[in-house]
Amino acid sequence: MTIRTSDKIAEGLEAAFAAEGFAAPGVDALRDAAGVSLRTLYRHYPSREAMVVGALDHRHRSYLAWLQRGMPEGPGAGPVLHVFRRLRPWMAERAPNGCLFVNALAEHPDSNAIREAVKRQKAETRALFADCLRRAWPDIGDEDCRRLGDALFVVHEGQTAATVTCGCAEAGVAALTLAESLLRAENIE
Amino acid sequence: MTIRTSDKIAEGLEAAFAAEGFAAPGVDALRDAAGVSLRTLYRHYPSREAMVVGALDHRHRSYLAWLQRGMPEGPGAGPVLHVFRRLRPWMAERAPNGCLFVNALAEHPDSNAIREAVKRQKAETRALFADCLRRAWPDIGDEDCRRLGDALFVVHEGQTAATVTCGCAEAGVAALTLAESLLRAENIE
DNA sequence: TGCAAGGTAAAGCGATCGTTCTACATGAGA
DNA sequence: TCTCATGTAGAACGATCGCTTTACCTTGCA
Repeated sequence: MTIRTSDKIAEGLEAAFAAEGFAAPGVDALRDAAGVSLRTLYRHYPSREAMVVGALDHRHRSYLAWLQRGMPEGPGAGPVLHVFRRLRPWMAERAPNGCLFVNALAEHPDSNAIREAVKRQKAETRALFADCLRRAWPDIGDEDCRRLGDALFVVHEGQTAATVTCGCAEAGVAALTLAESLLRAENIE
Repeated sequence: MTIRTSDKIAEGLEAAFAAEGFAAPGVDALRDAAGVSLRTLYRHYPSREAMVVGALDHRHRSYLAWLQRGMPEGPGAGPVLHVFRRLRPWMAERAPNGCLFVNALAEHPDSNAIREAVKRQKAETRALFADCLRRAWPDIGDEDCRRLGDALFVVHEGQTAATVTCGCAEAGVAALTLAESLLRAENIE
């Protein structure tokens, strides 16, 4: 049952880091959150840094699954807008202190393992927008896809960050406004 | 010379937190960055938390001054776009690890003093966009001003966050694209 | 039956943390 | 000339940190 134990631990670690940040919880608190002994915790994640990476990887899978739920099938602006609509309750329920990846990098700017985990997640988020755009606009050029994808990614990061400092509702509405005006300018409805 | 000493210390603290994050530098490292003795440091900032708040307040003044440099006088989209153009070199030169305020809050989610300092700065940044909009579009309504100001604030936060994970150039171009398409949709040129 | 794998609880390691304190230097005003 | 505010350098405090280790318990299978 090694795999399931490791997943259960990662789930607890993710919850602890999301709730308390990366600085506050000591390894003892992480052990409590994971619901295992210290020895077992260190068997699966041999350092605190590894615990952070494990939590981030679990978080990434969890977020992608969250976004996929209810994702529209067809072409059009639907899939892109769906992402921003799903992001709002995600922030409210799962990320009261902001993006876990941004926060992890802020706390560990010198850790390569953590930097790589963050870059991996952000690259996949950008790829997700590229996929949505290609579905929305099947004959989109590479250049347009990159340009619009980058812009949508910036909106995504902005909604995430602004939620913490100015509230879920305002940030969510603003992000949707931006995405819609951007797509409308490209004649995607 | 109390005031100038305190400012000089804050400048050093800001630089240290920006370069190393909020977790890594111990008080000894902060003392070195401030260029004073431990006793003097604690006289002006009686706790590490106070040092963080002092650094954030100094950062805020520094950022506003940075944005004002070269700010266009007249009406139109100029002032708004100027902010995003100035943000790009600011990130490159002064914030290699992301927004100092977001990072501070990430590291100290339970500190009221730090949370207040962050909210203060974010509220003034939103107010700055409202000012720019009123200059761009003198007869703008309160509702439009709030809506567009929120959207611009989201772009601002997004450019800041995306710079760290996908690079200054891409984030800067994307933010300008967003701001322009938003303003163009409102017939502000 | 026996033993290896993987679990629990908890004591203890050295290092480092934020903070305070001692001892002394300097420069301006009474 | 004396004093006080403000500066310096650095030792030392107790607490807490990440991590290791010891000792013991449970389970599944040869």
